[in-house]
Amino acid sequence: MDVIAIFGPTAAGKTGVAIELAELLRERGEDPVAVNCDSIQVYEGLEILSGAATPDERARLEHRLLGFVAIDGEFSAGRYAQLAHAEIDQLLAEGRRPIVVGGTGLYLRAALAELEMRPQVPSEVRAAVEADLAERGPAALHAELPDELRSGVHPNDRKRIARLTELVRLGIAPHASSEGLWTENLRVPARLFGITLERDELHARINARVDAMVAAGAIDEVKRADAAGASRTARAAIGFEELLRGDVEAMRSAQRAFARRQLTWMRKMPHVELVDRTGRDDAWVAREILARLDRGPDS
RNA sequence: GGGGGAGCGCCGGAGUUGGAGAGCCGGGCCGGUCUGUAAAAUCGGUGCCUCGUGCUGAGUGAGUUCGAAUCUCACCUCCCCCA
Repeated sequence: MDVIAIFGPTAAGKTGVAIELAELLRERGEDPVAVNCDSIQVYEGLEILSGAATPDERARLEHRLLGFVAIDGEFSAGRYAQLAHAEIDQLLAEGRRPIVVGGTGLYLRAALAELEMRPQVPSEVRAAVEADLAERGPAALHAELPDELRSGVHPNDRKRIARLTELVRLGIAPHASSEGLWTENLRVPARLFGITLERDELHARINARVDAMVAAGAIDEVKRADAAGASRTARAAIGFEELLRGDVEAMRSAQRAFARRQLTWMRKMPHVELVDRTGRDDAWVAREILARLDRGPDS
């Protein structure tokens, strides 16, 4: 049984489509389960802001890896990969079809492929590198990286320079090549569907979604998360800082920029099967995905 | 009706007061990178074309000048003040 993966820009309706698809699959006697691949929906206490499936929606389709990280906890792609692999393998062993759904490109690749991620580094090392970075600037650390690592990283790219510096100081060999990220060799057979739609409609959906989040209490949610000591990785959620200062328009704008980055991922993913949902509802998209499943890959 | 100020590329801002710019800053928009922080971080593009470093361009029209975004005149639009 193939894993089904559903990707697409924020506000494209991934969750709704997954639920509709699950209902169609159940009519065929399957017992599907959604596996979240969204880096923010993993947190407990950011459900509104991250657009996580609501209790009603979860009653219609069981979701895994949703809202299980404490708001003050840090999370990572590597940790996600371990958990996602375990969930997918277990579901397949039980004969239940996993529907991997979410908008984080790296997490999706990590769920479907074996990325061989480098280990996590001790927090002391991370802190030391960050102090160095703050004091000497990214270009200085960039210049100290081995040639083969430096070539692919821009001198301004603080995050990657920091990460690579950490690994080098610990004597861990980072990946020289990044081919693996786009590998066509998946851990388990999967069909990947990418939801697209015309840009105007996407923007309208994003605006409506942000408004709905605010109406549903996203600002209070963010204040609560802030008061509860939200971790750095949780605070990275789009809208977190924006809503803390009451700037809803900035959140809309950031969501649009995020959607663009997600589309960049989607265009590059091997064997992605695009479904244009412009003017269509979730149920239509679900039927289209099911029809393509029946027709076979790349049809 | 009178006085003052301002008009350029998707938007806002600054600046240039005769040797010029398809230029600066910010935003928006569009594209790219991505291996344990990824909703992060980061790079680039954004007048037109036949892509040469080519063409057009500083509200509109005329004028002065070797040369005008800059000076002059008229007109248009917007803003402020006074009636």
